[in-house]
Amino acid sequence: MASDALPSTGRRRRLAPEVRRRQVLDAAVAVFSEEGFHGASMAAVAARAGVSKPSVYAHGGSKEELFARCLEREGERLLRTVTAAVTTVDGRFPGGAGESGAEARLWLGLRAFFGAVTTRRAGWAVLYRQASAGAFAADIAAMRARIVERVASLIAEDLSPAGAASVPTPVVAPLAYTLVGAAEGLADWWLAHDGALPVPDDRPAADQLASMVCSVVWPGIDALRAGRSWAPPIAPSTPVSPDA
Amino acid sequence: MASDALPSTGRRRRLAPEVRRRQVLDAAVAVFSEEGFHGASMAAVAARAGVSKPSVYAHGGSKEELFARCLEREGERLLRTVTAAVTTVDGRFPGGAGESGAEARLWLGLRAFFGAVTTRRAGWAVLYRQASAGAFAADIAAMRARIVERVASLIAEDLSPAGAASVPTPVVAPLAYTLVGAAEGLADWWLAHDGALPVPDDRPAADQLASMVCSVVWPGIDALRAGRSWAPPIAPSTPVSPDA
Amino acid sequence: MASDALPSTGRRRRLAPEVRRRQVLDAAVAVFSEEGFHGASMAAVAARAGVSKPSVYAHGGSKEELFARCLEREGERLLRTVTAAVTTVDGRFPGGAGESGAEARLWLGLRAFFGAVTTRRAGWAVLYRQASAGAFAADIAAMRARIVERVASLIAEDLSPAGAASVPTPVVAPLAYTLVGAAEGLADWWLAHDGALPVPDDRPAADQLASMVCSVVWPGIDALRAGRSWAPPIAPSTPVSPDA
Amino acid sequence: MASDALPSTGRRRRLAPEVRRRQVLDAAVAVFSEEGFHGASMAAVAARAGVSKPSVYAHGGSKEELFARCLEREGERLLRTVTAAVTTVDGRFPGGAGESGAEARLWLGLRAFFGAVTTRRAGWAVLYRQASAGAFAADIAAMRARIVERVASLIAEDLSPAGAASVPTPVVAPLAYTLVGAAEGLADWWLAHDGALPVPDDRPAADQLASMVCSVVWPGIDALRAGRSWAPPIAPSTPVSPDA
DNA sequence: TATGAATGAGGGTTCATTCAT
DNA sequence: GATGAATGAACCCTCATTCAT
Repeated sequence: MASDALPSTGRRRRLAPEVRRRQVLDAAVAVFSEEGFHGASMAAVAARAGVSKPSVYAHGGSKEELFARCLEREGERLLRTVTAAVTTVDGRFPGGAGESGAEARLWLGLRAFFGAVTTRRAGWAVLYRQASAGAFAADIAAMRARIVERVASLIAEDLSPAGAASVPTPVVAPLAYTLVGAAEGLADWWLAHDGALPVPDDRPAADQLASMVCSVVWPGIDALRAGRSWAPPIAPSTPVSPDA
Repeated sequence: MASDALPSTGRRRRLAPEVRRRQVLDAAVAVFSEEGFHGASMAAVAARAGVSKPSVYAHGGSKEELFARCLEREGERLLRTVTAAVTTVDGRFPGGAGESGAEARLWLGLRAFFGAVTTRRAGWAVLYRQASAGAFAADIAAMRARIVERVASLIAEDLSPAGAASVPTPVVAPLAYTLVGAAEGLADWWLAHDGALPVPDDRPAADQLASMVCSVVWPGIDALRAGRSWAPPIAPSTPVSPDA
Repeated sequence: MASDALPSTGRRRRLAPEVRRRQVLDAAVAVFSEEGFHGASMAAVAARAGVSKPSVYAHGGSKEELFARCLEREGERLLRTVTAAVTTVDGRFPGGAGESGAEARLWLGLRAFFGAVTTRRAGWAVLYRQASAGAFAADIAAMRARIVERVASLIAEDLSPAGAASVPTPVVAPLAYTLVGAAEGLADWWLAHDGALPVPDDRPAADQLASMVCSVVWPGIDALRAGRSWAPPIAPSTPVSPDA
Repeated sequence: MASDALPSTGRRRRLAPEVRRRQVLDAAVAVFSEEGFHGASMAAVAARAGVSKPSVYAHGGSKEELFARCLEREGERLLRTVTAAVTTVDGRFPGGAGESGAEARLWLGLRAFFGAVTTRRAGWAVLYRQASAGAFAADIAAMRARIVERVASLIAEDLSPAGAASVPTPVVAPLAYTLVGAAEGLADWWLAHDGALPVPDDRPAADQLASMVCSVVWPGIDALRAGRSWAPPIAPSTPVSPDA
């Protein structure tokens, strides 16, 4: 038919499959992040991508596959971003052995995290602000685990020579979760306030947010690394009661 | 198989309205927390409550009303719990004027928070692990804001006599979000690991988790109160880049 | 228990069964006439009657039975009204044999019909403005048939001595339908215009409406009785075509 | 039973949108006319149209929209039919100035009305035999008003030169309702009797029915046009009483 | 007896998914 | 390959009806 020669067809231009695939995935990330998995409709994804519904299926698979691909891509992207930030050009972490390497890595990692969140809000939301929707609880947990694991390596110093001060091993994992939660909480605040900053200055938002988290958590982490423990200032007179 | 003969399993048992209402609400919290607002079906709520679908409507109203009631009840419950824990019998915060009151309140509040979360996981999830489902974004944000506000008052020391050290006002809100996020992150870890503790000891789980968060955040908060600021250990050589 | 002696119960007063039954039936007529059979709900009937739903069932039977009773009662009432109006006290129609009896009967009957419609709007609506709802088509048709039959006897003069002028027998039935339709059409207009009258005068509305129908139809009926036929003034050049 | 093998019964046959739309609308008119708005179910419409429920929504919109479309289409169709019948090829009403134009128009219009009703029973029923279902009372009234208005122009002679005899203006509207009601009543009778005619002859049914209505109403209308009024033959001895 | 409470059945509507063009 | 059209399955919600008090 040599349809390429027909200028009057007016149909949608044939695009390379990868381009279409990326269009669909981008639209899916946007829609899923706004409406949630159950709240999003394939029709909305198609409309956002500017293609027909069958095209969404052709390029993205079923709704569940599509969501899984969104998780995968955005998670990998975030992971790559943070990893790259804390890795110097020679493939090693910054901060020589034993010295303030953990602090530098924390700072660089948080900076990258907030950089990603502030510029790719949807990608972050699709990962973390979903109801741990039934079938995806495992996928989401796995992706979170990978990120947390990376964070753990930022603070555990287990890549440095033995003898350096370090957080006790069994505490690393919960500490990493705490840390990631703190960063998420601040990101939530930032997004909910549409990008206002507490103390306006001329640094990028990501820098200021990262500084804030470091302010809160670094002294504590440093103390833990030094073996200094924290004890309750007062003894509770009553046991914990769940309800009031 | 003889259970059919039990008189207590008879259908159409007539219960006091408050009892049924609580059954329905409990079931709704459970289902919403597991599936999210859009993912949950009224049929699932009915099945979980052991009643028919029309009963769910009779006692819980429409799906949106039911969800709003869940938010309301669980939010108020959590708030009451934390507030009660932080308030002494004479109605005042612990820790005399200007002294380590903030530390004590932080400790007591976190203890109560973890106590509530560890015993009422669903209630917490329904509040925080929802896709901010369209029309409920405002409700959820409002409830979160109330909780954060309460947390802010734990650290802001604005109830103590003038002259006491205090966190700068504009930082209080984002700091509270960071703090709540940290606690949520650790709760996530704890729930995901089915209640294992990093360093088993004989204290209740809530005590140990609260201690851990305090270890991480109290030194930083204390430094902020004292006006000591944190500065990046290294200057970033490259601007923040969103993608890798 | 001698509950009659308890003044504090505050329950609804026990009423005689017939009174309750009439309450329910009145409410049902009102609701059915406003909403139609399918549109009406038993709850609405109960609320209108000021009783509980089970009471409606106790006194009115199922929804279909209740509707049938409404049809029955209102139809009989309308029939009695019209019949009584055209029957003199000695049980005979007015107007001596052969003379203008038909005209008088028509006038009196229409007067009574409009009297009923204008004072008992609901009762008329429940009979005539229902979708001939599936199962009730037969019932409604039967009641209409009874009324039309009565109207037919008003004009057919078949109660008068032989020899009197009369409408040809096979035409009586369709003529009666035409007549009833005309009266219904005018009643519709009157109800839709909330009781406005074309030419306000001091007669009751029913009198004026009845006069109007008589103006339109009596000359024609009288001509039919006299054997004068009507012929089309022009021959149609084209056969009847259903659609344009 | 061999019909399963017919290729034309294949499911999912794809049809032109207009064809499907007409199928759905035809089915809707049929079902609505039989069951009324509230009594009809979208499933019944779908089954009648031989399509699935979603197809009904795709081509007919919501139930209310679908009903409104039925009203619109059938009303317009009836209106066009009657209008076309009464309008000569040169765009003017038949019957020269001042002469018996009204009579001719009445005859032609009624002929067309009965032609339409006798060939499209459902279309007529959906317009007139509905409980004025809540939200549609206005739509139905509007459509009826348009038809009545057209009928009024048939008799009001207001298109003829001044000086011609004419019915007094305020009486035109109620007179038109009366007339439409009379025609409806006769159509009801004809439909209820499955097309039997009172005096079988070789004219089409529509002609005979129209003749009958003209026989009944034309003399009266003509008298009204001539200013001759009708007076009750007897004075009522008792006021109108609503109930017997 | 009269009623609040409970439910089976069904209706309107939308959605993920798939043919047929 | 891309799409309009079609549908089975489900979901939210209401209603007629009936127990149990």
